[in-house]
Amino acid sequence: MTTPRTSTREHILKRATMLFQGRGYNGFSFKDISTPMGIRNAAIHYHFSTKADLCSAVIERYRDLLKSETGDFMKHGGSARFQLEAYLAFIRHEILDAHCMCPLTNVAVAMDTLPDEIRARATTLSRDLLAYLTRVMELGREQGEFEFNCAAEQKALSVKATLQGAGQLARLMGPQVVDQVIDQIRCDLGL
Amino acid sequence: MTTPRTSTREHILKRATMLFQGRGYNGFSFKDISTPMGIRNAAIHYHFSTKADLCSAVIERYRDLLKSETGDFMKHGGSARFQLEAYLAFIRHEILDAHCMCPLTNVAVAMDTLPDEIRARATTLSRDLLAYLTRVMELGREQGEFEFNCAAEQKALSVKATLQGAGQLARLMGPQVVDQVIDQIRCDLGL
DNA sequence: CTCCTTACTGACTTATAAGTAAGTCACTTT
DNA sequence: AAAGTGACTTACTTATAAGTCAGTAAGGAG
Repeated sequence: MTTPRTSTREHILKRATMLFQGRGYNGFSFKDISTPMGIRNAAIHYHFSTKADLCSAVIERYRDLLKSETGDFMKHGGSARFQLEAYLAFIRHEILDAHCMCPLTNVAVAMDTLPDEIRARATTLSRDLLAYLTRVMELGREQGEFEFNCAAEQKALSVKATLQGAGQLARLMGPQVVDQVIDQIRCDLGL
Repeated sequence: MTTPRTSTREHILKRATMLFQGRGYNGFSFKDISTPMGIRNAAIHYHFSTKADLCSAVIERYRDLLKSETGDFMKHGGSARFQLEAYLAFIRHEILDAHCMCPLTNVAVAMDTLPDEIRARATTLSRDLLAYLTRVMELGREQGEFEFNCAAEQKALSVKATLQGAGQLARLMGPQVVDQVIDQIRCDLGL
């Protein structure tokens, strides 16, 4: 059975991403990946030595995805508004189409039960994400697009927190809350 | 061993609350409750027939706590600002002192893996909570205390989402983010 | 004094978890 | 042709999960 080299690995990673972001680290098992794929648990261990390893890869993947998403807009020289909208669209897609939470949410919730490696990766990701959003906020204010009278970092923090919360409320109260919350973020930025 | 009638039950509930809100439904087991209490797992089953039952009681308890907290302020005829501050203080305490997330967060994250009963209770709680916050927002605007130009329900949703997110970010980035985010909520209400 | 209820314990079952060790087999590489 | 190598499978181990059930000690009610 020689399917194109990395396809099984990628497939595992894809399913793990859905499960980790959809149910949390403690909410899925190897069986949830292997059975629907028609492979054995041991095949997963061949590609990823431990569950921590697998989930680390998931977080790293999310990071890459996000980087390519936001980095592209930076390169195009888009305005802060444009960059914000790219991020909002990304989050919106994750919640509404992929029915996924940001991996940071899942890590935060189960923090105490997780291997160090995962905690570390999530912490780094959160810092990077916040730094990125802070730059967007600063830029937006300088460009006269956004309006707010506090530190850019604080605004970024608040925007991020709100989006994290939107993912939760969407699950509990229905998908329509996402656009309401996103709209309010724009509104609170004077848009 | 006849300790005052309900003390064991209450003790179990207290520990279950810490664990459920601290680690999520799939992040703790009966052993985490029984061992530190010096009792057996079966003793928990005596008081709560299933884990779903136990966690339902936890959510119900949170609801009561919140009701007494917010209801009291209503009775005292406090201003909307006063009521908002009571809620903010409650959330702040949960995050910083109890190191707990709102149970809604934990339910939302593991939604697909949870028994129906728990999902139902969480959904109800989220609707009630939002209805309460919406009233506070309406009242605040009428009283001229709060400033925002969208539907009160949308503003309430956004505030709730932001607070849910604050709990997560506090775990990842440290406790200082909580006050920053709360401050931003006030700021966005024109306070 | 006996019976009933409360509040458990001890011993168990069944299911599932992550992880491992050894073997298999198609496909290079030499 | 022989010796790897990559990508698995089969069969297993060890740990832990929730939940069950029969038994029991202690206290009140009649």
